[in-house]
Amino acid sequence: MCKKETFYITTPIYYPSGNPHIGHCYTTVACDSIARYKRMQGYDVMFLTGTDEHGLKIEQKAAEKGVTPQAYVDEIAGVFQRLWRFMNISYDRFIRTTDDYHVESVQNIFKALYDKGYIYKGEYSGKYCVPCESFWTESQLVDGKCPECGREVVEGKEEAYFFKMAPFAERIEKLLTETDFLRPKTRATELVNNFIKPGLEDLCVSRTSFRWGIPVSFDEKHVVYVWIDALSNYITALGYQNHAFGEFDKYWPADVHMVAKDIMRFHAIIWPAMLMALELSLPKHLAVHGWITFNGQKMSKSLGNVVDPFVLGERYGADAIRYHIMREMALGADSSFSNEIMINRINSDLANGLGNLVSRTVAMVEKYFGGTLPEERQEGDFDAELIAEATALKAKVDDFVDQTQLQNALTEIFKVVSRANKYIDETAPWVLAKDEQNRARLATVLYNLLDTIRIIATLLSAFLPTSMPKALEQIGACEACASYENSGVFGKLPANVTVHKGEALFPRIDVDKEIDALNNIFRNAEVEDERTVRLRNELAGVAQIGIDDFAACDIRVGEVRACERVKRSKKLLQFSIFDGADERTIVSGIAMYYQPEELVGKKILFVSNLKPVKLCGVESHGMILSAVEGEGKDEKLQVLTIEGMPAGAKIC
RNA sequence: CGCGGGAUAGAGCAGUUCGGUAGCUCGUCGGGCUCAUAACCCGAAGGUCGUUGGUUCAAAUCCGGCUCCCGCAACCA
Repeated sequence: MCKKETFYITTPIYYPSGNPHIGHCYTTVACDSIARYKRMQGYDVMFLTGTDEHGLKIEQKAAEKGVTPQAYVDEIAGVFQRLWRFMNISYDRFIRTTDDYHVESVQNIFKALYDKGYIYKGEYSGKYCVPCESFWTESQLVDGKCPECGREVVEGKEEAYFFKMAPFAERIEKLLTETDFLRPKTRATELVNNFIKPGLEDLCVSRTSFRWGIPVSFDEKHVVYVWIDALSNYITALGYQNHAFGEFDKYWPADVHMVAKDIMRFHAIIWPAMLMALELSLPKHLAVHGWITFNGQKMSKSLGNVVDPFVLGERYGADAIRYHIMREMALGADSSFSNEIMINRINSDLANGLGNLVSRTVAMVEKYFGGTLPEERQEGDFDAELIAEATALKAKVDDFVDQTQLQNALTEIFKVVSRANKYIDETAPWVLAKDEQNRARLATVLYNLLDTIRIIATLLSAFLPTSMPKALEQIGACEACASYENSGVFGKLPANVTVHKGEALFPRIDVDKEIDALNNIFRNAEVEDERTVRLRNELAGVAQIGIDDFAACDIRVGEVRACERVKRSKKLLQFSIFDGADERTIVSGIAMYYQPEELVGKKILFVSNLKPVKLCGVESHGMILSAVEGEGKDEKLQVLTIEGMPAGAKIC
């Protein structure tokens, strides 16, 4: 017996700095569907997912909660695993970067790269900020000061290990531009122009500023930084450089790494470089998808509550959620999520389209033939077209799955669902049923429908693994006739098939009622709570200062005399501020919130004694005070203004 | 002039490689049907294809200018 062909597919390992949300589901659900499809096709599949558990942020999160980092990640990794079970994810292995075998491998890989000369001990060329415990490269430094806190930094005496990227630049560029490694390929130019053409900088691959990581085996004060630790999971999980598994030769290279666009760069550049350095073959494809946005906003932790996959799945079923995210998400592009879009999608495709097709077909077989079809047949109009479309479906779906275009695969399947519904109208079985003479014709029509459903449900079972077996059972398909091979052939159900009416596969959802219900469930309560908790932590974490420290900061009223945009900058506005004596230039990153002319004539508050800093070529003498809430897209900002006091007045 | 992507019906998108009747899904309106989960089927309305020039017998498609949006990079004192 010859060996089965293998297929290795991975999700990223997720960073458990918070609970998973619907955004995490997409990659995993998509990979799961591909994995199931490939298994169905007879491949020996390895489907890997997991969690990336090291790093400073985890250390801090754990400290906030007053638990050890290990206890913290244990808990969250558990939540991820529970979610995947809930979503019916058929992963073959779940790797945690805290697993012993992974630690062993990473240490070996690090050592191997060091021995080969690709990793060398160096020093930060930038400087160290003691209070922030952070190193900064020259390009990050702002006028010689820490970009985080603005304080003085000291010369970097700390050593660190670096990975040489330059030797691989040319090969990586070719990989991106001349092969179909990257999907969609449109992103290749962006990567090449931004990172490869300017010259790849060596990568800092160790840290001494935190302890929660894998120690460098030959230099224990260093821990391995995220790149080598996390990316290598794709090979350590197969047993590369460890004794836990012996499947590296069997499954590597990976067929598909699927990632979201925010980590594309690491997978498209750093990971291939590491593999080249280790002299291993490269993964065949990197499939990059966009983000799920909620009402236009990027999914964030606070929004995570609004679309908690557990809650949605409980209400509508895991398959409905799976279907929705795969159907909406095109490779490469963002897709917006809202409760309304989701419910409409579920209703129109799953409930009205597929679910109802099964329901009405099975109901007619019961009603007209007592559940078992007679064997007489009589062909008629419309049969050929339906059969042709159903028979052609498998090849189309095969193709789109291979291209990792699941959205299109589903579109094709649902075209056949529509065709079948139309066929019912064309043949009007209820008219045939009125005359006993049409018995054979009626049986044929219903058989054609059942067998079309058989093909649909078989192909769809990789995507909707919970509900499709139920559909197959309802139409009386035995396991053998619902095989993948048979999905390309018409007429595989027994001629005298017996159906079994069951529950509605996808109950129709009352849109208005459900949207109200969802809004009630998530209304602010939880989001508010999270914000309060966060604020309490933040406030508690701020170090106390003395009155002298405060006095060191000179805040004054200033009058905005002029304001313009800073060229070549998106966020910067350049102000001319009258401080009571003279006019001074202050640059402020608030162009996203204010038009230049909006603030002219207003009296604002500013810190007068900050050391001058150059921003985008403009020297700034001070800082304008604003109130800020939220981060990223959710950020709100308002400049503090005051009336009735002259410029130069001191704030105390 | 940092790099890249985009602008097509009320919404979301395809079509642009290789010019030739502008298409799909949802929504709206009208009709049909009654097997079915008030589901299904048919039809209609709705677009000067961001703007402006050019090439051409012919431009959503090719070329140039402009406006706006979105990523990446830089930047938020």
